[in-house]
Amino acid sequence: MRPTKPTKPTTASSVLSEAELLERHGVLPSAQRLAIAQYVLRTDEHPSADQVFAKVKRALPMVSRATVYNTLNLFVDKGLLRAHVLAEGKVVFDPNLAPHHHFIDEETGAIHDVPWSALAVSNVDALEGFDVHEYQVVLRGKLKKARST
Amino acid sequence: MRPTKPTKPTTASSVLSEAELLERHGVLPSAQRLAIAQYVLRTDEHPSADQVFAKVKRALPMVSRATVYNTLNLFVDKGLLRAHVLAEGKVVFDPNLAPHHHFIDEETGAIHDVPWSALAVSNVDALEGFDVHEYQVVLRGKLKKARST
DNA sequence: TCTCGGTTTAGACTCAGTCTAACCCACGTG
DNA sequence: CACGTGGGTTAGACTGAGTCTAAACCGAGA
Repeated sequence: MRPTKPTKPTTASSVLSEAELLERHGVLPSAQRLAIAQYVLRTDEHPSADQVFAKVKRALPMVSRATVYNTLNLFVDKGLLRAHVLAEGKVVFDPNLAPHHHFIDEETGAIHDVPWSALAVSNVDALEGFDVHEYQVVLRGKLKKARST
Repeated sequence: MRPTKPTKPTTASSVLSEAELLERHGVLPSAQRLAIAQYVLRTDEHPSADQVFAKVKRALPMVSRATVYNTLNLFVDKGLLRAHVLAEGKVVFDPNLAPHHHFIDEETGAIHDVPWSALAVSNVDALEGFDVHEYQVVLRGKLKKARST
């Protein structure tokens, strides 16, 4: 609507270019920010900041650690990412903004998303003395080695 | 049972002295370990290791950080404590060994226990592909300023 | 060209936590 | 009683995640 600036007629929000995504969230794009966005907004690996740093460095070798940290925090501020503290001593980033639960593989430490609808928590609203703003179930265990990858 | 060694007929496990508690869990008592136990096994503050260190230092000023860390990890190994990673970059220790949930005050960062029975999570056993060993609900929000403390 | 604001950079710094090597001390032995 | 042995403790060095800072960079406008 209002094609003052001819923004590409994007079909759906999920096929926006990273540049558009950033702009829509009030983040000025830059080469570094785009490189970071291209990885971290599309992954389901729940990477830590240093993992993002390592990954982005391959595409953009001169990028600095500070920039990666700044950018990730900026993305969290602007609502492009969520940060979770789940595992030992590390903040991990998650582009999945919809509420969901997390399963942590006790053997590998890998984090998997569990769809919100897969579990139901009853009684949250009735909790005495707590005004709950958000919640999630954190599960730990082993991956079942069933069929399929 | 089998009172080969006449262990004191303790009324309930919750009134054991720290020294007895440690011994029962296979931990040789020492002045430092007792001082740490006296605080950390009785608190509901969910302290971090450095908070324990600060607290214990008042009672036993020559204690070293390494000892506190060693001892806390030893207690976790021996099942006297549980460690949780809930808040930003800190491991907190919790003498409450029974399963329970946690509520994190978003304003102060304080952690409160939520009794296991206060919430119910359905469908955990039916989760596809995950062999869940333990889980908890992590809630975030504000404390309701209602009556009572 | 000059300036200005925002971005990036390297490196110093902080903080939590671990590691190491020396030390202490109670105990058992000759 | 000297000696060795083995926990436990200690200070301090070290590591790894993350923040801070000051300088450099860069693109847009005057």
